[in-house]
Amino acid sequence: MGASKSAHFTETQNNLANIAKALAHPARIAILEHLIKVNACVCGDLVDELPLAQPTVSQHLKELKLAGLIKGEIEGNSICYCIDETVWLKYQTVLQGFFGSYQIQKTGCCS
Amino acid sequence: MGASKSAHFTETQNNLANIAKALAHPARIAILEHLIKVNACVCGDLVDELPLAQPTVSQHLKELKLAGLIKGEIEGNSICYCIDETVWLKYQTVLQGFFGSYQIQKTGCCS
DNA sequence: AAAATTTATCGTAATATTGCAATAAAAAAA
DNA sequence: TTTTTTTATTGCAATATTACGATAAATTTT
Repeated sequence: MGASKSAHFTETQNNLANIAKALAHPARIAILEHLIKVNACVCGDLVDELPLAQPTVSQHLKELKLAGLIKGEIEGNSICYCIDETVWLKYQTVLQGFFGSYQIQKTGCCS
Repeated sequence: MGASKSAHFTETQNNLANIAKALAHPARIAILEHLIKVNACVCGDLVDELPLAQPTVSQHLKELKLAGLIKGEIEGNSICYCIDETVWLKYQTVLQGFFGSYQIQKTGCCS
């Protein structure tokens, strides 16, 4: 077979994995970084900014949109993208919770 | 073609994407959660804990090891795994830095 | 030493992701 | 209206990931 037995895992586990998956490509990190940098949300600029063809950028935008991290708004004949604050903060909290759940142990078996 | 033009992105971008990739599967999240829960690092228990065959678990462990998130230590004829504190804290910091770099704007274009 | 236990690796099949050319869709500009 | 501009979608090829049976490797137990 192959690929994802997501049904066998908890919702929390799938949730975290999906957040990670949205960030698991340098192009998507680059897109988010650029959106953060230019504050006012740009769009076609991303194609110039990235070493990828327009359809590829569009596809990455689609995935980020699907994950909820960004939102787009029609503005003339172009589309303005920006970070979705609410989701961003939510994911930040989820990841902080996960990483914070590990307390350093003095008595681990791996010395 | 298809798949990863990682050479065209910055080291920081690839770094972040790789951290995310290591977390981008519910099984690996489950493994990490279990390692956190049982503190003293278990190993064959993971196969019982997860809805996956032994080779599949072994493969996920390999990826987590490759990412640096966990380390294994031979103990008798079994292997004891646990979180690598140093890397864990480093990744936590990297992710915090990324999520923290976004400052909520009152003047975004997407209202 | 032989059998049992435990984990890793190999080989292979199924599926998912990535990338882009071609093209469609929608709005602005001419 | 026709052309241009901008983004999305389709179709397809290349690659990566996931999963597991079979098997190897290493150690412990008998």
